[in-house]
Amino acid sequence: MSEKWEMKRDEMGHRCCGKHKVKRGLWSPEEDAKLLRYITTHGHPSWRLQRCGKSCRLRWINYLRPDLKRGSFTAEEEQTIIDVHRILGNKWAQIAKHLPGRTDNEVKNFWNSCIKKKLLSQGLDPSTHNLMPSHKRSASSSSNTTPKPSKTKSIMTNPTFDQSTTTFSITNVNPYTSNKPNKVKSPDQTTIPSQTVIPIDHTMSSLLNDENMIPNWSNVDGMAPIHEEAPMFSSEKAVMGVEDDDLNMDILFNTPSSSTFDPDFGSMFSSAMSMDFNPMDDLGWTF
DNA sequence: AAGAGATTCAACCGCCGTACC
DNA sequence: AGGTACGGCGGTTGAATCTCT
Repeated sequence: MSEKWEMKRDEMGHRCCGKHKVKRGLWSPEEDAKLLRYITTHGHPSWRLQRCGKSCRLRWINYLRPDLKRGSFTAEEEQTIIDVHRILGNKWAQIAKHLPGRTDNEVKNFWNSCIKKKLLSQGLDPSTHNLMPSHKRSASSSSNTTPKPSKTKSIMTNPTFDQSTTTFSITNVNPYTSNKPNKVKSPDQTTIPSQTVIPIDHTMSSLLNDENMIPNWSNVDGMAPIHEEAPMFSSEKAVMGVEDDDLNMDILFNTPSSSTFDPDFGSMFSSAMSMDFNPMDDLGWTF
């Protein structure tokens, strides 16, 4: 980083939110609820708690989006990650597009914490997927790097939507005392998630019919009028042109039908790997 | 039981590309 | 054309938690 940049940063604070006094660090359930409510109502974040737009976006994409799958990665997902990574390298966002409900951050973390070590233990170079020279293999295999199964991930479950009470339950929303998932030990010591139940308006579905569940992020950083304390009611929805007929919770909370995920992606790549070709050309991917 | 070390993963950092003025 | 703001992405950090001794 340049000295000039360091000076500029010191002068302005965080680059993306230097103009505003922004809160940083862990998100509280209250902040999550406010963000959700604001997005639900307005379709974009405006943050009274002085969170920068970038932080709001990240929180939404990585944690609050209702289409997130959560839970442990399956063997199929793991294989898909390995196969796509072999082609694309550390293109986490592109890899994540082949795993519905998974975020790039999640994929990246899973790679770094589990897959990478697994490949190393098998004597494979994680960056090239090729067999490593024997001296490196012995070094890595002797270090007992076999990954342990994730314990915390397995407790996460899909968000659920109770249409009767119009509440959106985000399982595993973390308490602000921790950046870890809420984890509560049951009497038998199995880890169970706690929940933050956030009231949510049906308007969300109209906001999220985009295949990636990404709301409009314009007008961030708290520059818009602040309305987060005002839940939207039916009459207001009507003003916005949002009718109950627009609501389709199947679309909202199930795997996006528009996903380009190919369930047989792994096997396709496994066989394709032995060929010398430009996979991007031959497969005609649309990233 | 307690301390040390390892692991996990949410959040932040830094940079780049693009849109807009 | 140049400046600014923002979205997006990969890399990194660090606190919470787990496992081992």
